[in-house]
Amino acid sequence: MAQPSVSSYLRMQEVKRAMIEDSNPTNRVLDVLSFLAAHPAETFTLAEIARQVGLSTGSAHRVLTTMAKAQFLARDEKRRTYSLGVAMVAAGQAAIEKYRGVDIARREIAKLAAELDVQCSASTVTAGELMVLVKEGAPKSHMALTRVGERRPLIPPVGLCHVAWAGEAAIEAYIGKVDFYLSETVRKHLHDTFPLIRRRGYSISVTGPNAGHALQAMTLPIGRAPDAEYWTNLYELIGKIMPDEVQLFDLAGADETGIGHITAPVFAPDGTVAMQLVMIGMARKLGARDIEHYAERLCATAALITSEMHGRVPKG
Amino acid sequence: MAQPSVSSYLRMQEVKRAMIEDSNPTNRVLDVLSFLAAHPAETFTLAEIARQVGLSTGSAHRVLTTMAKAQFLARDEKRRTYSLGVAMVAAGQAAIEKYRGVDIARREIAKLAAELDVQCSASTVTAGELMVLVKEGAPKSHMALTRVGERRPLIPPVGLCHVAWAGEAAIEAYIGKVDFYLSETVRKHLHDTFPLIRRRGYSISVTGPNAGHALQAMTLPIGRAPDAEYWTNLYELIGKIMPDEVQLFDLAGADETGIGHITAPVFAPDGTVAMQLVMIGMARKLGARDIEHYAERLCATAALITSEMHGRVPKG
DNA sequence: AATATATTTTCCAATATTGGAAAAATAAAG
DNA sequence: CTTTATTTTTCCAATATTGGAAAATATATT
Repeated sequence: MAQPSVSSYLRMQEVKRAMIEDSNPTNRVLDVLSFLAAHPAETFTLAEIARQVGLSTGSAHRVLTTMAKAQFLARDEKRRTYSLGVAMVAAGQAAIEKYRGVDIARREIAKLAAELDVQCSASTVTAGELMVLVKEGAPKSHMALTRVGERRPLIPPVGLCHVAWAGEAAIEAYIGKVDFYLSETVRKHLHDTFPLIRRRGYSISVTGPNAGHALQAMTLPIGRAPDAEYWTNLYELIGKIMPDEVQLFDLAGADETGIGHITAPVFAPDGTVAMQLVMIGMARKLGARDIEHYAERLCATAALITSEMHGRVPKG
Repeated sequence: MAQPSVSSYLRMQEVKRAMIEDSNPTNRVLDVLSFLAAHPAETFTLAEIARQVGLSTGSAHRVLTTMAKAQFLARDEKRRTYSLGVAMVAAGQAAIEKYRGVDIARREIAKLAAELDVQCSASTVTAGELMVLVKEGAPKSHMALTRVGERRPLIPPVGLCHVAWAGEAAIEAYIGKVDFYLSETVRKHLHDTFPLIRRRGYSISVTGPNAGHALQAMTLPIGRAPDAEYWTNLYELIGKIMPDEVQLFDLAGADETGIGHITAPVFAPDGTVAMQLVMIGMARKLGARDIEHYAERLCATAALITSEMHGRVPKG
């Protein structure tokens, strides 16, 4: 401690070491793309994007003009607003070549959403994270909890269908992430959830403020890893979730609360869950028969996509 | 010249002014995305991408790991390669919401490409540039001149269908860009081309080395504006193009050379050309009837897409 | 029309990023 | 198993980028 210069040198090294794996300018670009992808219907001014993404107006100016010049963003000269550009369409189309199932899913859930007047989305799991790939259907009220491109950690109560067919070890690991924060009742409920999902072929939950809050707190930031506060806050909210918000066992018991979402699995050729279809925005006050009807339609769509992807439902 | 410090200051200012509108770190990210989008079927190592995009390995390392961490790139840990990731799929799907015609076009040209065993692509014009949005169909031989996401300036002989219905002023401006470099014969041929395209409803050309070379020299770089050499070289190559490489007037005269491409317009609701469909890779040694058959099929697909987009063919 | 409000663009010192080289880690060949 | 050839990762001085404030421009309001 007698040599401040050495101390400060070490501190700098430490800081550098912490950032060495991340390129901030790169994350800025990805942040902008992610933000605009999450709000595809809207257009934004430079100042709005700068605020939302956490850039200074100066930096945002250069980043956005550069992206617009390359056609990755479209600029409306009259309104001075930005939105996703044609180069993103091109790059996205190219990416789809690698993820063939996605456009099949998009086509089918668009049909379903239009037909039943609900909102449908599809998500996948990569690197232990759940990402929303597609969303179709007019948004009702304030149910826009999921945005395209958003990522969430794969922990209860999200991604149940991704886990349900992944084997006992994966299920235990999944529960284990929040085990400590759950009441005995919910823990038991969660354990019983997976056999039920496999038997039914879909997952279902009721609406509730607790699950809603947890979902909102779950969105992962692009560049930086979530900090300790993120996890503390999240675990606390997850601890408050009610059993029915995780999984609705008795379909007749939803009269009052209303259905939060129904999700169904799309299987890949290797029998793993490739995508999870999510349906939200159903009418309230549904009877058990009505609910089953929605679920059956979602499962039928999931089965169709599975089939078109040459997917295979695992035995068991 | 007596004050070097002032001189160097001014020079710096000048340099800064020239770059003030462009963010290099941003362009790096877009370059990587564009490169990978242009080769959607392949995967690349860090070193390969660094070479192709012109980055130092050090920078490439940070950029690529950052992009991979955000799921914009997918990393194959075993082979240590990168390709487009799921976040790009998500962002692309979001972008499509703004450009509804594109996925309709994709679906239809995929059908057409499979059915006729040819390669089809769709391009659009933004900010005076032509961009390839979609490409479908197995590549034959070395006809992979167009890559998804690639941009070309809208000058003869590319984008004829985009211009043919844009009015006399646009046509004159279009021809004017290369007017000086054309022989009298080709200039006349080019002027006669547009009424013919409108009458036929499509554009058609024969294969030829001159047009091929010009096309290859045309690809625009992402970040930097093309330099003087780019234009000099390009104009020289365009000057060498033969009339039939621009437009084939007599369909019976293609026996020997073979058809280069056929293109047809997709119209937007406002009657402008929204996209240009391009068909390449047809069998060689075709008679006039065979050629017409291909053209009719392409035009039928273009008409279908126009219809699904609620587009309208302009009167005239 | 004039004022107020908001947004875009420019500028420069402070600072984070880059390129290049060298080290570590792999993969391939002997 | 050892050596050779690549590729990936780390490091630091050189340098290009950033944030913040202020100027210019546009939009809304009185």
